[in-house]
Amino acid sequence: MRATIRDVAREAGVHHTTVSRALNPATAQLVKGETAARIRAAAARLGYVPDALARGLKNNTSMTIGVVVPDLATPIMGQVVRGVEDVVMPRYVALVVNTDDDPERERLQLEVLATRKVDGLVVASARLHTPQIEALVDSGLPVVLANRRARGAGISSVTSDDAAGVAAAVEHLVALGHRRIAHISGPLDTSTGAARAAAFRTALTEHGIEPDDRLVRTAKAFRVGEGERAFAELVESGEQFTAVFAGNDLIAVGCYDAMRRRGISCPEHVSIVGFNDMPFVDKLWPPLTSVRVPHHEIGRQAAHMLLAQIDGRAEAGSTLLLPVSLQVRESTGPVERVAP
Amino acid sequence: MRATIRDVAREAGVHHTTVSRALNPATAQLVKGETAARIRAAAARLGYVPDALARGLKNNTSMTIGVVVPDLATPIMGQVVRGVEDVVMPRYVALVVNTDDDPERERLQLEVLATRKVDGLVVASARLHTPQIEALVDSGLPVVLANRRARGAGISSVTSDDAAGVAAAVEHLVALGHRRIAHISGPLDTSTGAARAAAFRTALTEHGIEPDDRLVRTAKAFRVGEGERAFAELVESGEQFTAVFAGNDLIAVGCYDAMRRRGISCPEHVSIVGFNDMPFVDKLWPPLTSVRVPHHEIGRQAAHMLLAQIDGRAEAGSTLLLPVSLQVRESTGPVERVAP
DNA sequence: ATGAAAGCGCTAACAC
DNA sequence: GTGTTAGCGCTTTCAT
Repeated sequence: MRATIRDVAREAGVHHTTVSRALNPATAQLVKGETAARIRAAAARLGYVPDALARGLKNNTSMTIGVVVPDLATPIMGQVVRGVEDVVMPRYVALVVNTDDDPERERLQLEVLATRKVDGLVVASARLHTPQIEALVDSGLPVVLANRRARGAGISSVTSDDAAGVAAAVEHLVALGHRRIAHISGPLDTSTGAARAAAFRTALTEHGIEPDDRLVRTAKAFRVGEGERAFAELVESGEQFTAVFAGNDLIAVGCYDAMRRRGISCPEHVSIVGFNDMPFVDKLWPPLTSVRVPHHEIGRQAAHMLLAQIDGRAEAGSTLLLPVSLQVRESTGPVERVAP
Repeated sequence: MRATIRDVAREAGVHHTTVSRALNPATAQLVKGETAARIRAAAARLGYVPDALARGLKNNTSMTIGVVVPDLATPIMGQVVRGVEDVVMPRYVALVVNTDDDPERERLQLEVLATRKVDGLVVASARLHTPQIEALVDSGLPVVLANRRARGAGISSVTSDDAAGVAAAVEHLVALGHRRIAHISGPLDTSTGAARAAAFRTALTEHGIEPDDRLVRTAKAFRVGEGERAFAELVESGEQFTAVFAGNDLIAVGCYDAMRRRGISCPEHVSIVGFNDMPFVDKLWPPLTSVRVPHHEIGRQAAHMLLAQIDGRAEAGSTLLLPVSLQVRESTGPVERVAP
């Protein structure tokens, strides 16, 4: 059995509440230095480790936060979670749960977190409409969305500046002479999917290009397979296009697969731009032009925002957009001029 | 304030211990069906959620397990953790901590987990010699190593069958005519680094090739930069070689970088084999030949083993080796015959 | 400066 | 079948 505060008290010859005072930095000055030293020595001798659960029961806090992600196995999510942990540890530990972007699974996982009485939540799996999360926010639980936003006001979020990223991507393609630019968006019920699709239309318009819905496809998920499927659809529709702006890098990789299968070469026939700049896309062939999103920093900032809410230093409802940067590589090139 | 068991008791007109019995599946049959129904209804009406912390305090369990990884932001670690969570949830939640392969940080993080009274530990960051972990095992805490092993007996582990993977890789290279095969190993204080390096010597010998230490370099970490550095060292040593067996895929990617910089082409001049088959190495140029390791399954099996120990269904000390398979791609090719 | 008493929410052992 | 009692390890009054 591990030592408790009472064991330490016996060892040091004091009352157990004195031990509590001596070992808690916030109340340590109430205890005479000499006594405190004796207590610390006794604690060390017994290998005493405070029990966070018992403390939490008394203080009505678990000193844990929940982190809700679509899938931890995904390359970017590990970075977000790592960013969160870097900030909250060791004061809080993170309980990470996966939703697979499935609302029912999300409901179950949030229930698990409720049972654990988390003191706050970082949610990276939000859909635009999330009654569950909103209910938690209304109940007073500190919540910060990371990497995604929700429609309702009053929910804090930290995301990349998607609109700026899309504008830079489109700008780049237009400068290379592209006019027939297709878009394979992510799911439209995610903020990343919807925001990038909307920004895409806006960016085209600003360059005097009429948005053409026949050049837009929607991936049902941010997955390679969906990118491949959507690209194939575009080709089979018979529409002409010289570039694809993909909703994220996985979709872009799906485009690569579809192109390879059909003997379409990149960027000679079709230029591709991705989004996220996830690890190793610079090592693909061709190296992928992509909008870099600072995922680790998104996690860090979301955690800071959450701590501020927990400590009452900030209200809910702020929105933080982190800057992005276009990484130009070899998957984008000038439009090949067909001989007239 | 959220509802407690006493609120439910008042609402249902029973004693709070009866509520406890009715709501706990293990004791529910002690309660009359009708009463139980009334209690469940009251609980639902009040939105009662049991408090896992309070339950744990009483039962002397936290219903959490610790997962110790080198770095969650790394592509393969997310998969391992995901595998663990898929098995233990929702009974246990996972507390994930990062060590950055730094022993001091590991010590701190283990202390955090001790404070949280985790019921078991999955450790994916083990070094060969890990007194800390051994002490925990000796203290009776269920521990399973995932992806890495330790030297001492008595610690359970789930890893890939590294020796078999190395043998397959060397076999493949020898079949292509390679004799001067270099190896850039991972850190030798990790089991993965050491086991693969040892298996490499063995495999060469079995093919009648005398191991040559001048063709072996050690990366200080499983990182791209270290792979690049070690490859450069090999080239500058002036030793001739036609293939490199890399300690893992990150090191292999480092080789790619070094080769590109020097205008050495793969596989024409030098063939490269990686280890792990992490996501998207099949999309690199050239697509990387690599030994596939089932990381998600390693996490799952480690979790199963841990639960078995926790439940007293198994002793500590088992070793599970999961099968690997060589994925042959385009980074390996026949030795170019120099004109005689 | 330290001790005593009470209680956080829950469950297990024991009555009745 | 249900109520009573006690206590998990800790912190926070309050008293001395």
